[in-house]
Amino acid sequence: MSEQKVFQEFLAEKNLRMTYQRKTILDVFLKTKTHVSPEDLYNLVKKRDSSIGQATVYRTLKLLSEAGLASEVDFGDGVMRYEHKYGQRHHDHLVCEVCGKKVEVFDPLIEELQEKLAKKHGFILTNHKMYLYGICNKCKRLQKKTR
Amino acid sequence: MSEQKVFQEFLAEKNLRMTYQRKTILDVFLKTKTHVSPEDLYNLVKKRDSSIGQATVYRTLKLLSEAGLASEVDFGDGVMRYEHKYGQRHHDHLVCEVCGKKVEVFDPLIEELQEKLAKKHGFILTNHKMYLYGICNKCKRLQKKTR
DNA sequence: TATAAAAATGAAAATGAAAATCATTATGTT
DNA sequence: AACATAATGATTTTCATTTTCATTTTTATA
Ligand SMILES: [Mn+2]
Ligand SMILES: [Mn+2]
Ligand SMILES: [Zn+2]
Ligand SMILES: [Zn+2]
Repeated sequence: MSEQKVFQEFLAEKNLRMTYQRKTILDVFLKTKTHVSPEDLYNLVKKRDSSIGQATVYRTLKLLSEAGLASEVDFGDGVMRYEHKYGQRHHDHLVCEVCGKKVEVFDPLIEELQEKLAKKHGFILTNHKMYLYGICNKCKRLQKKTR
Repeated sequence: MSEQKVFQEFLAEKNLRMTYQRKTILDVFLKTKTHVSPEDLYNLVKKRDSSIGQATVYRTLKLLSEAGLASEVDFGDGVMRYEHKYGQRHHDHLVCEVCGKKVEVFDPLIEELQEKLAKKHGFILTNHKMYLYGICNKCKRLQKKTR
């Protein structure tokens, strides 16, 4: 099923309306590749239609998250970011603290152990956030040279 | 070594001064049990000495983090929190999305796999954040009753 | 199709945590 | 003491996000 269709059904379910603005924002969002902030997206949306307001972009990103089309990514720099979720496998993030490089990573065993760990404490796990911070290969090499 | 001593040495190392305010803020921080926000701590500090300003509390918490005495905890609710780090084993957090209950958890195997996962991508892991969100036992039972 | 009800929008203002500013005060060093 | 440096607290600023609210758009109903 297409993302537009998923959104449509999500909205119908909640008695919300598929408006021109929401359609446009989803469309522009789907064209992005990396992790976009609401402001990033707002700027892209403005290019297509400058009458769309940023409050609507914020509101729509919330809806896209609820609909399972976007997921929030919080690198801890004070700005929320969003990435595609629909049809994407879940993954976590590895971030270089020097150059900011982001790598999407996935380890099925870690995922399984997270589940078990939660269960062990009587919890049903619904979701999780995992961010690994380190120094990437390139920055490692540069540091050696400088030393 | 005592926390006060650790802080003292950290400050000396950085050519910073151990002031009455810093001493007081560390002291009050060490008396806390759970995850405190800067504002929480500011309110506690005010009780001891109402002349201490909140900017100093923010600044000192930053220093305590650098000194390895406190660690930042970000539950994603827009407020940073701090917890004791000195002499504490590293742990991650399991959070109930219904009642907000927080459990401190640790799985050595997960930690090891995080290390390996980073290495696999050419990174040297320096730290990580892991938050598990779910529904606790108590809230699970309450939900069943209501249904 | 007209009409009423409900939802959505955009501009602007409000919010709130955190950081920055800056005049004043405290501390350490010759 | 005299000077240099660091720290402080009141205040202002910043900036992402949320809220407000008058207006517009969409949908349901007559
Ligand atoms: Mn994951
Ligand atoms: Mn951890
Ligand atoms: Zn790097
Ligand atoms: Zn609970």
